[in-house]
Amino acid sequence: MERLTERQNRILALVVRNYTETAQPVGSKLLVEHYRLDMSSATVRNEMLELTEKGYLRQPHTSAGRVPTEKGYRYFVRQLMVQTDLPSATQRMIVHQFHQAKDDIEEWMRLAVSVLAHQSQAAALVTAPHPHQVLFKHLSLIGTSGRQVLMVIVLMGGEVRQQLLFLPEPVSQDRLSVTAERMTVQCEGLNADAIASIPDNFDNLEQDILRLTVEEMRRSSLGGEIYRDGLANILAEPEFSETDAARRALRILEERPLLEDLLTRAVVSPKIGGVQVLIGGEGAWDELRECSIVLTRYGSPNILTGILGVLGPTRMPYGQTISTVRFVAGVLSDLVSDMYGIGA
Amino acid sequence: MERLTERQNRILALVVRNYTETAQPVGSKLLVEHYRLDMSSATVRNEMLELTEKGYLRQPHTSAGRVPTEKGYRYFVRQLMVQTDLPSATQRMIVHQFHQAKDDIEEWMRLAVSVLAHQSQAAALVTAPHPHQVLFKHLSLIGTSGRQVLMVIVLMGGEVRQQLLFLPEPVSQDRLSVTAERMTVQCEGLNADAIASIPDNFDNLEQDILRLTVEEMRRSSLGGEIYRDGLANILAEPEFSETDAARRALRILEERPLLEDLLTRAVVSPKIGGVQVLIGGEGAWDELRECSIVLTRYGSPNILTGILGVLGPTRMPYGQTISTVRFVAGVLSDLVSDMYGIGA
DNA sequence: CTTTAGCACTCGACTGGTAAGAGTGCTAAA
DNA sequence: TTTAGCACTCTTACCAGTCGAGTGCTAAAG
Repeated sequence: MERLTERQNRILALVVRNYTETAQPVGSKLLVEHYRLDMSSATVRNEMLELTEKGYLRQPHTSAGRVPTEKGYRYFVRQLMVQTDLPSATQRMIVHQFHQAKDDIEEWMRLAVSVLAHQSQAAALVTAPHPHQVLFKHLSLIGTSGRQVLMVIVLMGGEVRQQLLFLPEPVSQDRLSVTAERMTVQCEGLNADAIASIPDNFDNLEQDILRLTVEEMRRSSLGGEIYRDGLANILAEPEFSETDAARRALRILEERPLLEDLLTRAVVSPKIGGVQVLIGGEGAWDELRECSIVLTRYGSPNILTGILGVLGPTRMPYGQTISTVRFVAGVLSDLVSDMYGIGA
Repeated sequence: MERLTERQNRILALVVRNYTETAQPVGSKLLVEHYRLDMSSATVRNEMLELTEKGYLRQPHTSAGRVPTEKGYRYFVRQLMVQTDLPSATQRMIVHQFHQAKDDIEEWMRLAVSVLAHQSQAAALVTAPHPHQVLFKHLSLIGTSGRQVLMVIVLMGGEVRQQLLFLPEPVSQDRLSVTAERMTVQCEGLNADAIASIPDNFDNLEQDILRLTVEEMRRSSLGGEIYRDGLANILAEPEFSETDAARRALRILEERPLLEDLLTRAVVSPKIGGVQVLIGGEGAWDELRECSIVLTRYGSPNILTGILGVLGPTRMPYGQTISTVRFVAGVLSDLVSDMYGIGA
């Protein structure tokens, strides 16, 4: 990526800033007057022309002002953006809210996604923290009066999964408890593959349980719940007044496979302090035209992590959004690490 | 509600039908030609005039055709609508899908909400089945290497809740298991109040556990997860091309308290074969202007029930939607009853 | 008394033409 | 290299005029 002159940087930054605020194409005269630039509008025009030729700006039509292109936004985020911390009052407010909801992961998730959505005025998403390796921790078998048994599988990291099992014949709760205990001892700390390859010196009941356990563990590794909020926010943005742009954005957030694909592909190589910024789908994601995503991981690296992020229009206050995402990720990381501190 | 002549009924029904199909105001001439009515457009006009005066129809403006009012829709749903069953091919397809996802409640919910959304081309919601009374069934205590303990509480009906507990000092897994066993025996089949009033001849650990258990049971009675799907569908409807109408609708579906309030207040007195139809918020719900909701309960009455429904524009094919809602509710009821059949 | 044909009227949707205004690119002078 | 000036382009708003769909009313026909 070629270098721009200092003045071009300045002008590009101002165009981005003004456009994110007003959603209107910004012209040379307005720029000079509004920001009291020490040059004339003609000079700005010349620079804008070059920025346009180089692909950082574009004109919606011949006699309109300039609007940043995706390339322009990317350059802005990488080179020009000033990173600001969240106001400390806001920080305290957020931290306070999290401490209200003590030790309840679900509540944290809901809170995180709500805070993100509210602070960024965009759509937010958070995935539940997921262990790097899915390891077995504990099994309970709870019988009902019929021949059905509820299996409750606890994984390392605290995730709880359940599955129903139908027995060919009634079995007493005592025997169920003993079986569960034996399985727990036998499998503790193992991953799905290890459990699957346990030699089968077990009876039918135990075989079934093993099989279902492995199944559930495999299912767990596909990922847990995805929390969303602020979907209504993005409808407020003028770029989504055309409904099909809005529908495309909503579909991404709604359709799980799409979203999972996005998350796994996006969060591979952290760039800016661990925060990924995906602008306009980077060519590859047609669904994300006119959208940007700001994503990051949170949790304890290689142990228990989740993803959290914000989806909004390409015209987005990247500085603020990135700060918010980073801050919330920090808070969540602390909570998660504290909770599953040394053990789990 | 006054009675209408047979001919007025016929005309009203045709107006509703045509309007739900085209989303355009329907005029007298079009009606006569399109449906080969055995009367002239003037006659239709006279009838329409009366229907307008009585409040069943209205004109967007002086020289436009007629559009049903909310009153018109209500009358239509109550008196004129022909109830059709879902095509049997569709029925089989749906049932088949459900049988693919054997014994996994979460999967059922996801499937139900997806089928509803897809069939009705509107937004769908389903709440997880919830027991009429929240009764304790089983407790597991799973210690980690630290001083923290994961409580896994199983309720009658199979709902599983978890909560973290921090101990003042380490406790062996053996002692935890014994405690859990004692608690289980002690509390099985009791509700939150009964457990809260158990005389406290317990040690500190046990006291804490009891307290948290009661807390979780109370929290559970507030209701579980709400599954949503098809939010993007409603953006496709022309009445939601104005974004703030769409935003209002989205907010209802997004904001949990709003939605819960709606569900609890709406599903009180089943009318049409158990299916409730809320048209345009019935005056009381401003957020639902231009929206209608079709709701019903599913499950085993007084034992384990949930709510499922569809939210779409007031201009909605009520017949089809109601059939779909009813059918999916039936399928879910069967599954839930089967699963928790006699026992649980 | 009911139905229908005829008609004047209303109002939104579309069309074309004009004027205003914003913003540009270019040129020539500072 | 910067800037003032200017012609040019294109959007937006506004207005008038036309068209057509649909109405309500009236008077005649059944």
